Amino acid sequence: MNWLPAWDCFVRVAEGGSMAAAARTLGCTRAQVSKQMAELERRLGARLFERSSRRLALTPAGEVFRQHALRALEAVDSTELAVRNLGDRPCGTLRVSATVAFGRHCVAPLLPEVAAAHPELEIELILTDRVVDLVGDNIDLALRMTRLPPDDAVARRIVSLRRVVCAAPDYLARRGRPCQPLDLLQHQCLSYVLGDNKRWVLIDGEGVETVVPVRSRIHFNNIDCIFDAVRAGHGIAILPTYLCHRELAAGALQTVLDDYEPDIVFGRDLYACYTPSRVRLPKLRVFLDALLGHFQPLPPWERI
Amino acid sequence: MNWLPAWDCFVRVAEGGSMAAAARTLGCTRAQVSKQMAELERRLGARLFERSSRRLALTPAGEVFRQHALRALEAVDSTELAVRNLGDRPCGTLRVSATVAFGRHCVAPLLPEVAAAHPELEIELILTDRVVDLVGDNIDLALRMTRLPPDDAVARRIVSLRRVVCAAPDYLARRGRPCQPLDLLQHQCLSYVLGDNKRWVLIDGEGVETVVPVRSRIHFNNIDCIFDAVRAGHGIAILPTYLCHRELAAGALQTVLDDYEPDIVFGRDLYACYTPSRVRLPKLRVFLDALLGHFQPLPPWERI
DNA sequence: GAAACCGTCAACGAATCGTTGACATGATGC
DNA sequence: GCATCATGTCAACGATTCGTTGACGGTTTC
Repeated sequence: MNWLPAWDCFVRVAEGGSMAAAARTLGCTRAQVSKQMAELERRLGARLFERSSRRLALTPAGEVFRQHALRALEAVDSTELAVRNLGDRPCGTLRVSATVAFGRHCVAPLLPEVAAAHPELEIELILTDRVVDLVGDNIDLALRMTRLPPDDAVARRIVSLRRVVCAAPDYLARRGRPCQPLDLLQHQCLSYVLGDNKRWVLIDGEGVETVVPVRSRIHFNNIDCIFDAVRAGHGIAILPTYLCHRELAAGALQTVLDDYEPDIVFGRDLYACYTPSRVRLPKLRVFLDALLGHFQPLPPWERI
Repeated sequence: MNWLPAWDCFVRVAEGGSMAAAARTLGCTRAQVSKQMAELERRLGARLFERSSRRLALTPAGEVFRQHALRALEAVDSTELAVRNLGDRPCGTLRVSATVAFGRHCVAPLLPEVAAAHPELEIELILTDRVVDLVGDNIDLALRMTRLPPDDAVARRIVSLRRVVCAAPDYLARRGRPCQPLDLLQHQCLSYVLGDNKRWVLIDGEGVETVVPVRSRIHFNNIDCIFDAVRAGHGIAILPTYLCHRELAAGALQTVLDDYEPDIVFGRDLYACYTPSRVRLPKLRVFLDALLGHFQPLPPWERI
């Protein structure tokens, strides 16, 4: 049997308290998890789980195994990492996380060329708007918007994202064009449901903040949906330019309140974050190079 | 690919400085070792060996990997051991070492019944007259003759082996029967080639030692060969009773110098030695029980 | 110079692995 | 209270992998 996957699987079963949950996170079937655990118990000669009703509990032997297995798996990981750092060819699996919208529109298109340039490299792109845990989620590189870079990770600024307040011409013709922040009170202001975004913060050219408690009758937790709704003329939204630059150029969307800059709680700088242990990983280096080459000095959509 | 075997294989390759040597100790083909190492290098993205002329050398990355891998493998081993200690069923592989003659005649016959009693147990019997290294050779239980038990291992006395000076009646009729130690100088004294055994030490009933510088024109490093030679009437030898008790009872061999007891450099007590970490291993317990049940209070060949 | 040994590669047969589908059981929800 | 869902386990089938075999080029040794 395969030791490492089985041990890793056991750790996940122990954490989740369920074989089915472990199977889901591992992306395999329950049958496989069950068989691996049975095989593990057979080879160790000890019951690892107390199969009571619906919920598995670790036996004392199972708990001992879990602690030892964690140490062993950590040793294996550190070995891989150390040697991969010394290698010169990017290989293995690179796990990148990014926010849903930015990842889909700006990161995903980069993957094919990076993968094509390095035949032994596999890339996983994890899209989520949660703040991922680099070690817990086993992320090699997290693309994250934040005001202050985390202190337990290396953070390198990749790009500044500009945001604009915009709407469809059709909408503006029907509802009027807001000329100052407080005019937004009369509009459908489509906003993201997560975070503190029932208030829009607009900053004028002299740095004066205006906080507008905007309202809307529809909400999304997905910027693409907001984008679609804005294009369809259902309201005004704050959109990043990477998303709407084509529509702005083509006139399908128009910016409003151009003298103001929207201020987002997590800032406008996007950072690449990774643990210090991975600084020299070739696979990380090549991906970082691809990112920097693509977004610096200016991202494609900001170039004239 | 299978991590643990590949890593273990790599460590052996690094130790032996040769893939073929590792293949021999692992009992597999060179092709397999070669493929595993190639796969390892591919997955780690680093060259591990410097393929120069005939002899492999570790690259810096290979050396780093070796050290980390050793730690990881040790963690894996300790995990297995800890959990197996907590289990209740004897399972896995039990590696027993013994001296060639005693192992063949007294230990090997016990294996079938122990294996039959515990279906999930596999037993390996390593016969060698070298003093094995419990951890280096990965021996669970070593049956070893020694005067002073090792201090880094648990040693349990299994049996005392009696030895006798004996020869074939035919030989004694031709060459005469020695009546005192110094008579041995006129005889062919077949002795083991290893160790300090060109001198026989005989102790009389009052504890007085007589050292006899014996001679022989043929030598063996295998007691069975000595035994055969003695039976064929080629000389006198010191033989353990477990080997010759049938012939003594049947008259095919006769003891001489019955008033003296041969003194062997490594003593007459046979110990079962194992590392303290394995004290509670079920598979070790059942084997130890089988040994004790078979050899105590008296071994079969000493019972009337 | 020949023989032996080494690491590597390609091809074939076999054993293992993973998926699928089904079942019994025990929670969960209306 | 009953239907539904989820969980752990098992058997069977298909695919992928694994290990062996045999051969080759290169290097060391006798």
